[in-house]
Amino acid sequence: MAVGKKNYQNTILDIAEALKLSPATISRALNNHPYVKEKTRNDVVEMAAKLGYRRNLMASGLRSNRTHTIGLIIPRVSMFFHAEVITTIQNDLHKHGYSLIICQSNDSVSMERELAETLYSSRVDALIAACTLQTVDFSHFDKFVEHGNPVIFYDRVPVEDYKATLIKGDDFKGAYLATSHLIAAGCKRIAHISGPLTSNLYQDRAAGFLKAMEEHQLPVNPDWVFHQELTQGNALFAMQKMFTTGAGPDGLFADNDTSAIAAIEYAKEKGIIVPDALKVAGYSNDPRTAIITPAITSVEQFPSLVGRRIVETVVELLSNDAEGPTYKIEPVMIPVELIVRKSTSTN
Amino acid sequence: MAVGKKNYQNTILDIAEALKLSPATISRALNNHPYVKEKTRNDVVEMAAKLGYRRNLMASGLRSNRTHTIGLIIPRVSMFFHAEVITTIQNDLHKHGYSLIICQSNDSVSMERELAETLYSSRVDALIAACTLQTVDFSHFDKFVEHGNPVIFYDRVPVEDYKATLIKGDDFKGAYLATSHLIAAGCKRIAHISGPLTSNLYQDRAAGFLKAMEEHQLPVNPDWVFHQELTQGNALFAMQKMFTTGAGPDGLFADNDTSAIAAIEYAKEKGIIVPDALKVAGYSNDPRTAIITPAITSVEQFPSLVGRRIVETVVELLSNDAEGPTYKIEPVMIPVELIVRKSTSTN
DNA sequence: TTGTACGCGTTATCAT
DNA sequence: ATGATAACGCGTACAA
Repeated sequence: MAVGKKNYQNTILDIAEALKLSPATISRALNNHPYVKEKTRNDVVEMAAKLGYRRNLMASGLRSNRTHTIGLIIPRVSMFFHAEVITTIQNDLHKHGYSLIICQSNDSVSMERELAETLYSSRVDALIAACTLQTVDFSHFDKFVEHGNPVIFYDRVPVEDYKATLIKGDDFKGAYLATSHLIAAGCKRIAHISGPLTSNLYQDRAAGFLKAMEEHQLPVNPDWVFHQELTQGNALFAMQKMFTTGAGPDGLFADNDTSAIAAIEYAKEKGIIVPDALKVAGYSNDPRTAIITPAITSVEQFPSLVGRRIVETVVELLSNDAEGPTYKIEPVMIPVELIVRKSTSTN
Repeated sequence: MAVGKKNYQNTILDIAEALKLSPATISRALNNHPYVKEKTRNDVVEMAAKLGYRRNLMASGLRSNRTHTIGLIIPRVSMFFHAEVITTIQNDLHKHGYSLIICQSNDSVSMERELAETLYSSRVDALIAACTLQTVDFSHFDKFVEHGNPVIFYDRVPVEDYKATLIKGDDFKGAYLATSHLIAAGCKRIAHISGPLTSNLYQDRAAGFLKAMEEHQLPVNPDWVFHQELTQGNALFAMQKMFTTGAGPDGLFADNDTSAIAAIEYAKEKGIIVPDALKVAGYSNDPRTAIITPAITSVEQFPSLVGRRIVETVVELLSNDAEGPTYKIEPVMIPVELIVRKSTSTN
């Protein structure tokens, strides 16, 4: 008796009963299994629609060990770069029949650990992660690797060896391009507002900066190199430090656009003319850089390309039924491009 | 024999075996069931940690009909307002032990339908949705309602009655405040760049705009009221239309900041001085409005408050084990506030 | 306080 | 091409 049956939902058994078929046949018909008569399949699909049947992913996943769900851990969705990456990832995954669980770590290592646990409990088929700037221990991802689930790191990736796929931007080149551009524009005393060296991103950008400086035999003033969290407040603080004693820099390369914007605003307030007295370049090509006056030169990271590569990789690794490797040995490199704007103009 | 057992994972049976207990006891210990000896519970927790046990959410969900997962459908994560709302929702839900599946509809109705299907297949405990601007038929959410799963709409909500909770900003008031402010600043010929009237948002904002105009007995020029998708391109087109024939408006209220920014840029290019010759107000208080020159007056929507209320509501509705209603009859209203900046200054 | 036994909805295996 | 049956891992009513 179905009387009083709360939360009633139709299952393949209901379809089977209505069609006088066995549940196995229903399952096969719904999963495009080859050995199903054309008419039977049509009947099943029709009846499923009629009964409003929706596959229960928990039951299916429990049995088949595949959830068709991918986990994603990122610092914040509100950062422009990440927002763009996510959008592409989700759209592309959707085309391949995968869902995406997006989780924010808020740049907290402990949160990142918890989220990894939760996603493992959800038995996602694969995990995509842009780690915290402070993440140096990656053991919370071990379970996925051990269990044969692909792990893809992008943007902020492990520096040491790890059995996972790495997808990264060419941070060295980005920093090198930006710095070289400042030099070509006539800057001689260039400052660098950079992030913490725990992250590969800022290690590489620092190296790119230094390479460009060296190549042109320009001295690097240690008081003008900052390794700090890239917030507006910290950037203002750095500017203050550089411009309150003696002659400040005539060029600034900032490792993110938030810092570059803060620098521009500091300069405006103090009457330092950009680009005449100070040229500024940022990183990420955040939409804000095009809107502020003067518009800021910045490094484009092609987030949607990053997203596309990630999905390509995930799909490829997951289709390796033949027990192929669960990761790619060579990191995937995404190109960068310098977008030149008014903040570094020579007029 | 465990030999050759690929994808081996520890289950409560492994813990039971290791401890010479029954699986039932393990389950109880792990779920904080009252009738478990303190020592037993400790032993279980310890062994679980030792074996690296992680609950299989599919199995537990299948059995208990609760996934501790909430679904979220939004147009785009990259819109500032939504990004902020999401962040709060996820953080707050996490505190209550819920995970969040975030899906983007890309403002496409058919995608929204598909995502609703997928989330239903995942048997999320509740669904949060900010609908597409074109969504007028909400039947794809019916299954959740019928099944007793709370549905919470925010921002873009159904206009007609629907057995779901509504959480909305005070759009009427926001538009009224912005328009009144323009009038108080001396504007007599005010234009309105608005969104499609299929959405409650723009209906309410249009009404707020008209109310303010009426109250001050200002005429509304129908050629200066635009109902269109709120893109940069459309805004530029509207500006062009208004300023190429005769005297243009001296005030503009735009229903989003992207349009307001585009208007400012058009004005800059054409030598129309803002705020002297044209005053502009936007909507959402996007960070870009504070950065552009001149900074733009805009309506703050308190996205984190929206997020907080959403989670409060979800948690409350889900804890209604006692067969309470699955929705709130009264919509929850989130206040708005006008942030005044240079673009409407009277200096 | 703990154990036994069953079922959640689906899919894989074997049989027909 | 289809059916019967077992199993995935867990939670719970009932028994002990």
